[in-house]
Amino acid sequence: MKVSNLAKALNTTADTVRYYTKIGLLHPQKSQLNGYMFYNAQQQQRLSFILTARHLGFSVKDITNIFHETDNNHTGCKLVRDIIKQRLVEVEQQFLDAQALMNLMKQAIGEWDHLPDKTPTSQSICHLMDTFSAMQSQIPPTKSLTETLSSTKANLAETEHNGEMHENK
Amino acid sequence: MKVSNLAKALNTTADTVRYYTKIGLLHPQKSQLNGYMFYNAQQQQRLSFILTARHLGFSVKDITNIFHETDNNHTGCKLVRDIIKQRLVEVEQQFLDAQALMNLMKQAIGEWDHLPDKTPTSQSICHLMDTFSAMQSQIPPTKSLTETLSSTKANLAETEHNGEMHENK
DNA sequence: CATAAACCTAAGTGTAACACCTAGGTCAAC
DNA sequence: GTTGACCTAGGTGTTACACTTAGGTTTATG
Ligand SMILES: [Zn+2]
Ligand SMILES: [Zn+2]
Ligand SMILES: [Zn+2]
Ligand SMILES: [Zn+2]
Repeated sequence: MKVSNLAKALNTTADTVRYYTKIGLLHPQKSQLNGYMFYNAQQQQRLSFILTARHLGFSVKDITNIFHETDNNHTGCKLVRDIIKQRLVEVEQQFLDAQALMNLMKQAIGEWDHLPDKTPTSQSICHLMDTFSAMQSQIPPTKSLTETLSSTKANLAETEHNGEMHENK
Repeated sequence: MKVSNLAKALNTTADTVRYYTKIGLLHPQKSQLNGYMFYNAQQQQRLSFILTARHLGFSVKDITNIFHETDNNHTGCKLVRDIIKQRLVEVEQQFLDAQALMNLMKQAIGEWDHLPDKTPTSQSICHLMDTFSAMQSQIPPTKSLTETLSSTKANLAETEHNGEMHENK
């Protein structure tokens, strides 16, 4: 199977397949004649795993770590269980952050609704914003939504598991 | 005021102040002697606006567009109202995405709880993942959470408002 | 006054996970 | 043989900063 075939088969894009290949998650066979990449059933299985894991909120790095186990014929279950629990904590936080921001925005829209437009003065850039300028540092900007995930990500499993070793050193 | 002073005064970081300065949102005075940047009350007011807007879910680009108005002594209210409504739609989607993902993850954890660990075989990398491999393409991976915002962002106000012009051409 | 701690600058790098674009080679069909 | 569909590697863009580097400055202290 060539990239586009595989991509269509698993409902993703050729670029995504190439990306996973580039970062070493997929290992296609490379034709010596034309350089084309070919993916067999095993690689399709890997891609399927990746997509399912991403779908469940795993990061690409998580998946790399899991493959590091399974490629050495170790069970990946332990990691899978640990990771999803950690990611759940993060998604719950995103959920709460989104909810809080949502409510704040609705409140703003409501309060602004009965206020007129105004031209900026030396005292105020926009009196609408001014309405909310006092309540700072309650919720860290919007970043919590996009960054909460990436922050604590690396730590889960980058610590080599209890003394056991893998073939590839 | 020097960077760190301003940053502390408004409960942010010096790096953040430098960032906003670099991209042209803040216009400090630069000392000819030592190159130090100095921020007066007006600039502090600008920073305050920025932080409040970010806090309410506005993007930096949104803020740039708003300043493009207010710096020309036009009202920013219109844009402010339009933008927050659009951002609210996006945050609501993030909220729903997070909720859906949250439930899916909880479901996974629940189902996996009474399943044993297994070593990978040629048929399956991880039978836990297999449990969820069928239900694809219901929710686009995790990306919706991080990318939903950035996707439709640029369009609001990059279209020059009905024929009116600003001084700086 | 010498020197160290604290502060400043610009410029570069890293972050997550791809999407998109470029330039150029390949393959199938008509 | 030529067009259109497909492939490659490599580079860029996305968001909003945090962090690091290398080096100059200011302030406090002995
Ligand atoms: Zn192991
Ligand atoms: Zn497993
Ligand atoms: Zn205008
Ligand atoms: Zn206004």
